[in-house]
Amino acid sequence: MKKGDHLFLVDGSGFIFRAFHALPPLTRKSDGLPVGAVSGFCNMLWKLLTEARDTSVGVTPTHLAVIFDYSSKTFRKDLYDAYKANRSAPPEELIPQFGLIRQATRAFNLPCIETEGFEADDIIATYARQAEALGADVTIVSSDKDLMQLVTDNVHMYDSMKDKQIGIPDVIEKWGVPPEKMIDLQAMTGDSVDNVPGIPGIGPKTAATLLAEYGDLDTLLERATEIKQEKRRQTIIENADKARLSRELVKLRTDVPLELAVADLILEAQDGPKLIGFLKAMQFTSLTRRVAEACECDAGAIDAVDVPVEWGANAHGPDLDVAEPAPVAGGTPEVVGDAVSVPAKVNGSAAPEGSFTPSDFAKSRADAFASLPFDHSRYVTIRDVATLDKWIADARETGVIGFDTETTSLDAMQAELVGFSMAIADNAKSPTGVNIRAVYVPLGHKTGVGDLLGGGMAENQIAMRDALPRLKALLEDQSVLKVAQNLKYDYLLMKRYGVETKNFDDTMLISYVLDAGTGAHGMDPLSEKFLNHKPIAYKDVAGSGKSNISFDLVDIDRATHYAAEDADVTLRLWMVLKPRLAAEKLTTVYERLERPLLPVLAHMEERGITVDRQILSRLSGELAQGAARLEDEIYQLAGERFNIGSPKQLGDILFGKMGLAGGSKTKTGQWSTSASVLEDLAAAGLELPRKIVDWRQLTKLKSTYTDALPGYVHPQTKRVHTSYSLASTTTGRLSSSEPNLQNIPVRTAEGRKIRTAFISTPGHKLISADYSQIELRVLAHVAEIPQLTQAFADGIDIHAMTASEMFGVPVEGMPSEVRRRAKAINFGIIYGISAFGLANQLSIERSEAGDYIKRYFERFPGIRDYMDSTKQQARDKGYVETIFGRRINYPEIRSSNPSVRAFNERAAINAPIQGSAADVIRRAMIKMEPALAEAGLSERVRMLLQVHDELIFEVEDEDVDKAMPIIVSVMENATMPALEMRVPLKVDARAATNWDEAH
DNA sequence: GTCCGACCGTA
DNA sequence: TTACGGTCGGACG
Repeated sequence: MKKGDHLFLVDGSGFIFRAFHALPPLTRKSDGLPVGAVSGFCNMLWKLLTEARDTSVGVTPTHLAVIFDYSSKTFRKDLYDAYKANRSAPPEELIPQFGLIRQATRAFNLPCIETEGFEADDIIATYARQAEALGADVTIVSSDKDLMQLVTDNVHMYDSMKDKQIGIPDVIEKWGVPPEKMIDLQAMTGDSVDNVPGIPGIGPKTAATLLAEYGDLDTLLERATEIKQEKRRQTIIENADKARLSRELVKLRTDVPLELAVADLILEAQDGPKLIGFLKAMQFTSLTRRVAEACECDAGAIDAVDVPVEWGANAHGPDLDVAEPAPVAGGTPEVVGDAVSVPAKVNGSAAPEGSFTPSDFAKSRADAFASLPFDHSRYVTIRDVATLDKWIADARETGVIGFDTETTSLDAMQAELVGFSMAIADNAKSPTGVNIRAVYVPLGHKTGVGDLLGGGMAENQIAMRDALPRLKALLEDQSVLKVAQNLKYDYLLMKRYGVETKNFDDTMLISYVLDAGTGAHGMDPLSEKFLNHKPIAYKDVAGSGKSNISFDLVDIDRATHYAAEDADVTLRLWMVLKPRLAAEKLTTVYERLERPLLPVLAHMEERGITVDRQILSRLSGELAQGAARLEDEIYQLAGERFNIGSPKQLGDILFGKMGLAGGSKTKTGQWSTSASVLEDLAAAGLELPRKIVDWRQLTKLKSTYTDALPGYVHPQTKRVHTSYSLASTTTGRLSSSEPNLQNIPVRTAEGRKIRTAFISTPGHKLISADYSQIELRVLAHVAEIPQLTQAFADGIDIHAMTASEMFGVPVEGMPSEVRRRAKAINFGIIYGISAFGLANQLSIERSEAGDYIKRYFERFPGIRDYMDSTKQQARDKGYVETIFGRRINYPEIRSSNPSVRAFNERAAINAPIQGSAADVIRRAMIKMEPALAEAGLSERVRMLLQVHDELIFEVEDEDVDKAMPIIVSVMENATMPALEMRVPLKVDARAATNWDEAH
């Protein structure tokens, strides 16, 4: 090494943390391995190596080394036991990345330096002084103030994030003292992050003033008695020893024994294939491309190398010795092929000052975005391909976009694409660390006025045939994370355009995982809640009601404001919400139960199911006839014509005009005419109430099912495509709408006829597979009830067993009424039983119902324990959990209103049971398509519907025998390997040409 | 046109 | 006694 050489010393540990903070949190490889910091590190390093000449450094290095901390056990710990004592463990997802980053450094063909017992800063100091002595120039790539003491005329620092060189004047400007006095300054001010004590009450300003006056720390301490301010004089005298200790702690050593001599840190040429092999293994597609271009390699010809990953305590990064393993909540750790993660409790303890925890990060994000204004004037409309390409390139560069589509319909199966918007977050120098910009790309807007053909295309739009391939490439690019709100809609829409979106997040689903039970998860409420911003309402753009226009007729400028804002809001919500998943230990729920279900449901919706319109039409006629006959008879009995469908009019007839007794009132004071009231009257021998009940049944079936379903048959596919909502129940169940296929009648013979209209296509069968008693099995599992567990293990009738336990009646020859009561009690337990509710259900006295409950708890004390502890948890923490760690919040559980409180308690008891069952079938659904594919049955066995504990498939005739055992096995083993239940799950499956016979 | 309550279909 | 969505009537504007 000689004069004219230039040594770059990269502060690797500092780089890691900067990369981690600067990038979107939780960037992961497709197998779940977090690689965000690795990605940031590689990008920064590549930039440094290729662009050093163009940056403010202005030179190209001849020598370069990347320096890391070895561990936190250094000589400083011997000097001062509390050194860095209040630093917390690094974020969980950073742990496996420490090792990867060292491997990355070697892949870049760079020396990777660390020495036991010393910090990176000491190694840097030693090399810097050695190089300086040999006449070389030094650039320390870091912005850490601890390194500023090293700055001289020949040694500079370089802040790569801000592209700013730091020399002697910069240190003076920032700290008020020249670099050589930085040690004394830091000794006085201390450092809360590293737990360097310093002198209490002395900050950088005071320290600089004192140093200017007294020259250095020793002189100051000698002449401390001269200080005029009494308080300051006293603390300095009292803390003189602390200051001297602190000086030893902050002073960097320049005598670290080094394996590699400074002259050997020669910057070698890049080994292109070696680097590309590593980058490919990390799935950094855009950097791979840039590196391949730069070294003229064919990236396609190079295989990804095997990269060993150290996941847990074996990975050594700074301060791992203080890392505690995360506590396990319930169940065993989730292990599905790759990563190990653990559903765990929130770490409620306050983070020490200056440390960086996932919670701190989430909180800082929340604070930053709560008041970041929206500037609509910055939204841009893209009207040419070149600009679109530029934005897509930027998206690849930043790796994450907010995304939204604009269409002609709320129904994703019918909607046509009108345009799309995207938002990009640049890591700009804004207070939030990000700068978000957004665009709208109109594709199918029409002119409102219209020519003879009824409205032509608006001008200056990119042609669909040009835009679609680009959009497809972007949405299918694994290296770009697409963030959307309610992505299932956009996913399904785009799938119909031949695009299968990959690598995505859904802010609605993240909110649902984090805050189920605390409100809606739509974009507008989330925006108001987290961004303090009310987005432009759809109806303000497209109108509402009769004056509503289709989005393709909306003026493009107005559309840009609306659409770009949606992408902007979505990306901001992601910035706020995504870090909370890690902070609140809900990443596993989101990644295993929520996000992967989205494409599964989209595929089910896209497939739809055939309904036979002729059957429905025939049924409709029969129902109309039956209802008409009953109407005549009802008018006869009532002595007048009235609207039977009006509970108000009916109540007046029954309890007013006819003066019947036994009526009850609804909460609004109206006479109740519910089925149970009418049944009671019918049981007393009255004809009219019976006929009304029958009439209601027929008209219900007709209006809700036989008349409504044909309207949902898709004009092209000729099938019915329901829409599943992933985020509208509190417990984790799905809901189905337009049409709701989760409430197709089954209990009565009349109702079941509707199921015969749900048919398989010719050459196929429908298979219905349903869990037997899944909620009671979950209850037996969570409450650990020996009798229930045994009964399920033995496969005996659970309600009969309950009755036998409670009433001492043998199962053999048990009267059906006894079993019926036990069954009602079992359901009552699941629903968070009350004597009032059970009495209502069984039409018995409340005291008798109370006796039943008492007896039940005597026979099954574990159930009462479970119910009590669940209520207690809900009260203490405000939420309860399912067996897979899904959290359901009950913010009103401590209401002062007793009926509100009681309601919340019952719901809190029910939620873990209903929600765990929902988690189980979700897992089955997620595993189903891969399991069928493995058996060679892809698209030959197609999952169509889910009805809470039942899955319906459409299967080619010859595959039925092969498919059935696979379906049953996936469902029965759905909890494995994450969790083995104490009771077996049982699934019944049947095949037939219609849903009624298959069920 | 829009909202809400009553009612009833499912698990 | 839990969790949903759809239809209707009726009141509001």
